[in-house]
Amino acid sequence: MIAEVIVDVAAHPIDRPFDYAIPKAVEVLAEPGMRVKVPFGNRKVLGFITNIKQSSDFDPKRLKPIHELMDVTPVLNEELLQMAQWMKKQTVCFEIDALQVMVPAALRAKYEKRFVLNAELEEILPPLRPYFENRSFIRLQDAVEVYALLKKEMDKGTIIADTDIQQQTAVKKVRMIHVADTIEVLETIEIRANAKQQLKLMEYFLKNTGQSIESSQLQKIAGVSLPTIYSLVDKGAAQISNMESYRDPKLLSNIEHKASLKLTGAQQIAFDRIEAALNTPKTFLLHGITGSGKTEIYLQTIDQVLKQGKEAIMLVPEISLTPQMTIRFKERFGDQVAVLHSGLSAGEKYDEWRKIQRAEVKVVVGARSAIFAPFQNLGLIILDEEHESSYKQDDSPRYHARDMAIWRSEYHKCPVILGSATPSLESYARAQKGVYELLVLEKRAKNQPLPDVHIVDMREELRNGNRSMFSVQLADAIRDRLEKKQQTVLFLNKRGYSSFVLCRDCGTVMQCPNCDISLTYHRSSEMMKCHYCGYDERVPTTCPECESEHIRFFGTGTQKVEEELAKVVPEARVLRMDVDTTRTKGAHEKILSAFGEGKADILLGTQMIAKGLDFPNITLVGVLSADTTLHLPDFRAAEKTYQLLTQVSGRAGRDVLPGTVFVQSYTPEHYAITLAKDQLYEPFYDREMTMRRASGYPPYYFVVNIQFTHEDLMTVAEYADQTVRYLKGQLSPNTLIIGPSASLISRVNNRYRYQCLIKYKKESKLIDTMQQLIKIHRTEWLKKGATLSIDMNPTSVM
DNA sequence: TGTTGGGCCATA
DNA sequence: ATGGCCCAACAG
Repeated sequence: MIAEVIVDVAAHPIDRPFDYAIPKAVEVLAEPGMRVKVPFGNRKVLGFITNIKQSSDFDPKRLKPIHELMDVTPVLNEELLQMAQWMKKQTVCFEIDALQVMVPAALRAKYEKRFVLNAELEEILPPLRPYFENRSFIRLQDAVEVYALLKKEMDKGTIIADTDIQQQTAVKKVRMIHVADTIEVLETIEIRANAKQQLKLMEYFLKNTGQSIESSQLQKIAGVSLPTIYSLVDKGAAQISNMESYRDPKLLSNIEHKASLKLTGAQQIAFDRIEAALNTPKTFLLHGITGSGKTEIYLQTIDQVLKQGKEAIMLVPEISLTPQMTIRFKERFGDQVAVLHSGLSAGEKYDEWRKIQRAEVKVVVGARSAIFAPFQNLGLIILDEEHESSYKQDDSPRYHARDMAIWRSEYHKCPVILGSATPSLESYARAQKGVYELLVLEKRAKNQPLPDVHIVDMREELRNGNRSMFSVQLADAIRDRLEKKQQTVLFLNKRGYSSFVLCRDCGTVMQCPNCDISLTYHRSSEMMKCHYCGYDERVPTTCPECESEHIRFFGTGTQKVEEELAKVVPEARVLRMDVDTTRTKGAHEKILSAFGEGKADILLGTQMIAKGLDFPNITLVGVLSADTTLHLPDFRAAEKTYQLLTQVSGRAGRDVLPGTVFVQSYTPEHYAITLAKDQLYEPFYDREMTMRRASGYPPYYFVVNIQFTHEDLMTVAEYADQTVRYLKGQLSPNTLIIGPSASLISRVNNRYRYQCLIKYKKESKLIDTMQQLIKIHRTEWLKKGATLSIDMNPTSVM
């Protein structure tokens, strides 16, 4: 028997199945979807069996056998294997990348170079001997200091280099103690009178014959130590066994079940439409303003799916996967829910994944990659906040969870719900065309009014001599809420620029030596950092160019705002949430819960606070500068701004108390800002569609972004140029090719970057042409040191 | 003449 | 990707 294996080597010439002989001994076990260790060249690598067949076209004498099966049950089923092939084609990625992204990180291989002793200890050089005492190999990282000596031995053949493939995380095991079944057995056991601990434990055993208990529990309950347990086990009073167990990431066990809420009229209509379509591969776009109760519809449709004995996937943007959200699902579905998010360790994620694979859970709530949950009988897929760009992975494989969801829905004949208050233009356009069915929720579920949004013209403020970052109106409102003991959220729209260092004498801005971008000032570490290559250096006291001492920090970071805020309201208790304060695990939740408990008056943060915040006492939201996303050189700039403003405004007045929002802007007349004020999505959509049509961007055109990099500027420019000429020859005349041009950040890590953009409406040869492009890259440019990356349907083209 | 290093090639 | 192989350059 022959196995087709996709090996774990991400390179163009390797991106195809390799045939391996299946050893007789494992023939009955081997199945597609299993991981294997195989010899590849002169090393061993991990691979996935994608197919099993009777014979191979490859010379049978040169066929190598599979070295080892890594699984007893396949980690990928037939559906996911098929989907990987489709993903490979659609996103132009390596098949191995597509396969790897579908399994939890814990199952991906970790390679470790090591040196194996191939002779008697006495035969090798004396200084090396201590390293090999009591073991047959040492790891490369432990042997750096004797590397030269090792090399000598390797030439003699007494030591050989080897790569070891390890699984990153193992199944967690717990020690179970099984007490003897009858009292009679226990009574025959003799314990010395002074062995107090053993007697104590025996007392417990006598009361719990035939019971099984986890040893750590037993230690606590009986008040004895592990050796005591072992001595009684030795005497035959109990048995020890290892049992597989799951890591418990959070103690969410005593959550009370909550019943469904009564649906409003609009919710009921939407629910009925979806319910009628269960068991059909249909996509719904659920457009509901913030607070209109989309989640309740999700919960109740999932409930219907469970009643049919099927499973459901609920995707949410990583950032909104807050405990609040998790709890809501646990309340409704109890331990039928698995939760997958980035806060979990690799082991914890693996455990959640195993629960899905073993069909121990019926619902998974998770971020992007949860779309690959290995359910066999999927009944529903939901993407909440469907417009979020985090649903698109921004490195290979550059897949969009929405596309994967629709593919799976066709495979399983089940519906997809895309939910959003501000749908992506692509999805809304499809709904308009009838490709998706549009469901609308126009009112808030608890009938609260929308927050009262005021747009503040910051140019006016400047003219009136207010040079601070808080307008008079916003500052007054903050003070007012402070008096009323209500809470404020301040949102700093920071994307696009950050704090940099500028010399006031010569105008020098500190740049990264490897990249074409300015360094960012980090106050917490007093360092200048490059966000692209990780370069850092100490903050200078004088200008590196002209030695002037007049250097200062520019830009608005959250820390800067915090300082300014202290001047406006010195008595306020402020919580800051940004990359600096949320670096540690669980910090995000800690800050949010502290704010929820009223331990602060003001929450100040960046993008990350735009979602998931749902506290009744927030009555004021301030957007410090609405413009920063607006003027980015990206076709989605207006869409992103509209979405962000709507999102942020929705944080205010979610309960009984009405909310007020102040949006500060230097371009307050822009339609993305004025239309977000009253959540006028339709007018915004019409307006923005006109712009997209005029400039030839999605949804009118599909876009492909191709990026080239090389150490040498001339080479990369030439490569880009040749490619564009090639594309023009291949693609249809209606297709537009923009560029080539230098990327916005034209150098990263000492490599120059060029890009070009393909815009097309209909291009049947597109995938073929892209594959052709890769072939050319492989034969002509790869060895020159150039890289090529293709991004189909990019979320941004910067 | 032995040693180091870059281009090239195959990987089943 | 990555190790092996071959040839050429280079110091001894």
